[in-house]
Amino acid sequence: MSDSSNSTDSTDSERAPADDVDGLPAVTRLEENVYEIERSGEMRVPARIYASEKLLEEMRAPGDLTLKQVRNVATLPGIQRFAAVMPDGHQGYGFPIGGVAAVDMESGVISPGGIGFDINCGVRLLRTNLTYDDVRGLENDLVGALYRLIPTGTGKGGVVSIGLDNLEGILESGMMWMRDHGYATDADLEHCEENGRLPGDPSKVSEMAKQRGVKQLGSLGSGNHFLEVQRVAEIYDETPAAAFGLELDQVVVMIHSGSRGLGHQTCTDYIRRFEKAYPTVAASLPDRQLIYAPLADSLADDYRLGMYAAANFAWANRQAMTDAVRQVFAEFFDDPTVELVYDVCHNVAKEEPHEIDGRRKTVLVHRKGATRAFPAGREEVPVAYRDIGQPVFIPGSMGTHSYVLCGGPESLERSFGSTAHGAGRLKSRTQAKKEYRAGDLQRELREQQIYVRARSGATVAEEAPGAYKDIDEVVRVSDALGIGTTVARLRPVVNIKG
DNA sequence: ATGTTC
Repeated sequence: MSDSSNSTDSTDSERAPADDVDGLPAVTRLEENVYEIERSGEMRVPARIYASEKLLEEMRAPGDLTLKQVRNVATLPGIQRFAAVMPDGHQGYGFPIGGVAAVDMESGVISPGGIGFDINCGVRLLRTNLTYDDVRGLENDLVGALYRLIPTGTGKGGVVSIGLDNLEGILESGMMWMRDHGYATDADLEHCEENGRLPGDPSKVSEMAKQRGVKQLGSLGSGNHFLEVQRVAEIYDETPAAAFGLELDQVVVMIHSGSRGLGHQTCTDYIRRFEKAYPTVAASLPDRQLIYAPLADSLADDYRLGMYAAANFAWANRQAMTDAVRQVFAEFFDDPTVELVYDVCHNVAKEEPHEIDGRRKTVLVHRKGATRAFPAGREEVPVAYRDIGQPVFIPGSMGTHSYVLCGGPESLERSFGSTAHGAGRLKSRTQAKKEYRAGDLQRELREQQIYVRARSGATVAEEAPGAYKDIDEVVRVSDALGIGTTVARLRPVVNIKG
């Protein structure tokens, strides 16, 4: 086991963390929308919560583990500045979803719980040359065509058939492979975080994971994953909107999906390997789900390379569905253009330079259910948007609107260049299934001219808007903090999901 | 999130 602390002394580590009267970590308000859990006990740094009073109260609901989890994250070796929770934060596996943790490259660790089971789950937005009037009246046919072509739900099937040999190429080079095989354009690669490729190693992905993935290239998945035709309903900031190629009433397509069974299996494989390799760490952690590998160990390299290979698969997966959307739109419309605005990851860990204690240093930033939101000037932002800031997409719950944001000027200082990733779940899937019925929800949405097609009624109930936090509130807090500023609001037209 | 209860 590694003892690579950066700032904890033995006196502190023997002291139990301070809890308030409700058994929850005590939270101090630093300024509007910014709260802190002070360092105590085994915490190496404080925890920082970005939330309004209302969102904070939701994180403090009875039985909710969000605040305890972020406090646990603050105990990780090598963690820098603070462990952070974005405004949509809620409890997850080990780390909260909406969690951000940056660690030192030498003394730090990599934790699968800080990245998530769905490696490189993310959101992309496609802009078209169509307006809402062009699709009106065609909604039912359009939703049917998309639903027929793109496999949804769990299990096998993908729009692009590949063999295991081609899968190796995809794991190695992601969107590059897709371009070289006719499924992506150069412009697609240019408008994608990391150009749609991280340096992954296919040999670090298990045969089991590959067998699951080879059948699933170009498949949506289940849960909150969706493909939605939307229209631009409101523009809040003309300059970034114009830079992103967005205007009022324009038709756009949002795809929220990830690495499917392949990523899930990869995460599972490495959690098991870490638990086996580091039994002392596992036993001593405040929560076993925080299991990690020290970055100095080769097992950490293995996971990182496998995780990046799975990330490449996720990009290829979203690209395969993009190709399918282009096929469908070509059938429905005359000479449609379907261009990638951007593609963001919200479940990944990446090496990035950040300013820490007045000096620039490279850290490994874990983002789980958190979107990178780099401001203008960062070289990682595509040239087309570099003077503006990177596009950020925050989907609302099913049937509610989604937002386009722009990486904000305060994001580097406040959140290692991050913001929220969605509305954030409020009620458990089980609870939602008890409270809502698919037929009722689809009828209500239809009354608002929103066409939802789903494989499973249970999924529709789980994704009921009432099961989620208020997306408007999440985005308002992000904007007020200057971590991700509001650019446009998108309203659903047709939606397919698992 | 997930061949959804390793």
